[in-house]
Amino acid sequence: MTAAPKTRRRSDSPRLTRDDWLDAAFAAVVEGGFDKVRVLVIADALGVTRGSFYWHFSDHADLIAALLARWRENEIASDRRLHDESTPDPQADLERLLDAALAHAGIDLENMRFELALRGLGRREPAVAQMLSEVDQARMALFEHKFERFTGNAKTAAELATLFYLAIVGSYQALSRPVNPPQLKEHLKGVINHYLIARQAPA
Amino acid sequence: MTAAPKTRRRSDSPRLTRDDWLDAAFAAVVEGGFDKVRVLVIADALGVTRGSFYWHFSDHADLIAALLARWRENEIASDRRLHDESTPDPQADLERLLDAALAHAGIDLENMRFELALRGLGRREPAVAQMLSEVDQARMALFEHKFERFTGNAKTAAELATLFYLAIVGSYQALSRPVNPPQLKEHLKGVINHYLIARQAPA
DNA sequence: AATATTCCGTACACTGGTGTATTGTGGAGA
DNA sequence: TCTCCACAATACACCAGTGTACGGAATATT
Repeated sequence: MTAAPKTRRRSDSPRLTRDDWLDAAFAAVVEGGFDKVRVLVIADALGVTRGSFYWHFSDHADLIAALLARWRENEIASDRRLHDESTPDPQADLERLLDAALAHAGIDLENMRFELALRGLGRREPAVAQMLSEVDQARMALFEHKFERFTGNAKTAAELATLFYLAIVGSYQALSRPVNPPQLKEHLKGVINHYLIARQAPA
Repeated sequence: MTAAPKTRRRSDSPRLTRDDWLDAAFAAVVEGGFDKVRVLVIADALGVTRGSFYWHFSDHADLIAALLARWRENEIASDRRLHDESTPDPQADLERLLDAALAHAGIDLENMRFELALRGLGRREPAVAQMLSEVDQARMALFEHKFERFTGNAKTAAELATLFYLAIVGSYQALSRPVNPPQLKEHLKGVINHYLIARQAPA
């Protein structure tokens, strides 16, 4: 019954890196939220003692801050990526964006759970709330842009962007009981089709 | 600097009741989530020691369970209320529902925050997740019903109900940065109007 | 091989939280 | 007025978690 490390380390070296700790902390957040990021627990998930931790990090707050910073980097990177990938067809372009956003709720379960935990933390930590609101702003702007290409109308674009983005955020946690991801995707497409038809009818 | 009770007790009696404790615990959840429901902290917010707590409750888990039970009661009560209040005009009826749901994000800030904390807890406690999914089911059914009266079409009703409900849930936490409640309400009405016009056009 | 440096283990002090047992105390009823 | 009992205070043992000091082992470096 001697403790074997539960989490595989990135490097095969017996020594750990700061990033190994961040990965393990990330996993802890995904599983139980930020309150489950306990140095001791993560340590023996990694198969070491806390002596290692206090080598790589100054203290617990340092770990959390690093975790947030890493997430933020990934976030602005993926935002840039989505912004650059543009298709001539507005509808295809829009659907690509929706697919990417919904992937969070499908394949990318871990990131979804992390983001939810983050929003929970944001209710206690103003700095986190600030960061999240900036991210939300950026995403919403992207949604609005794509919808405007699609509808050609600023007002309805704003309406639909708000509705869709909030619905996707909402689906992160109301999932999976009231509706599952593929179902949701169908529903979103249904509304889009409605707007598409309505636009073509008067022509 | 002797500690004065931060929380006013419901009864003016110097003795506390189980409900006083539940109210204080509720406030703690609203402020900092379920992890901030510490017996000691609530005790001196109430101006007493933990001796009182262990009279009214068997232990910490008992408190949480009672809190959840009380919320659930209120929830089914308000669901019944919304279900009974019906108006002959489908559109007015629908807008009433939306107003009620959005009130959570306006006047009823405390209940909103409590529900968010609850969803956070649900990610760790399967029993809570179960309870929440039932609540979501019931609310979604109500939304779908109202939308079906409005659109007269089961498919689009399902689409809009899903989308609207998830958007409102999403607005609970993405608020208030990307959009504020009155703004959101306008956007929702904009989409509804679009469907209304589309329905009347062929007539 | 000798030495540095990097990384980790160990032991300790400290804090904040739970739960329990036992003792007070104030107020309502006889 | 006396007594009982519902409610609260006090004091204790216990546990989980952080942070720190220091010693020890493993890996590089020369």
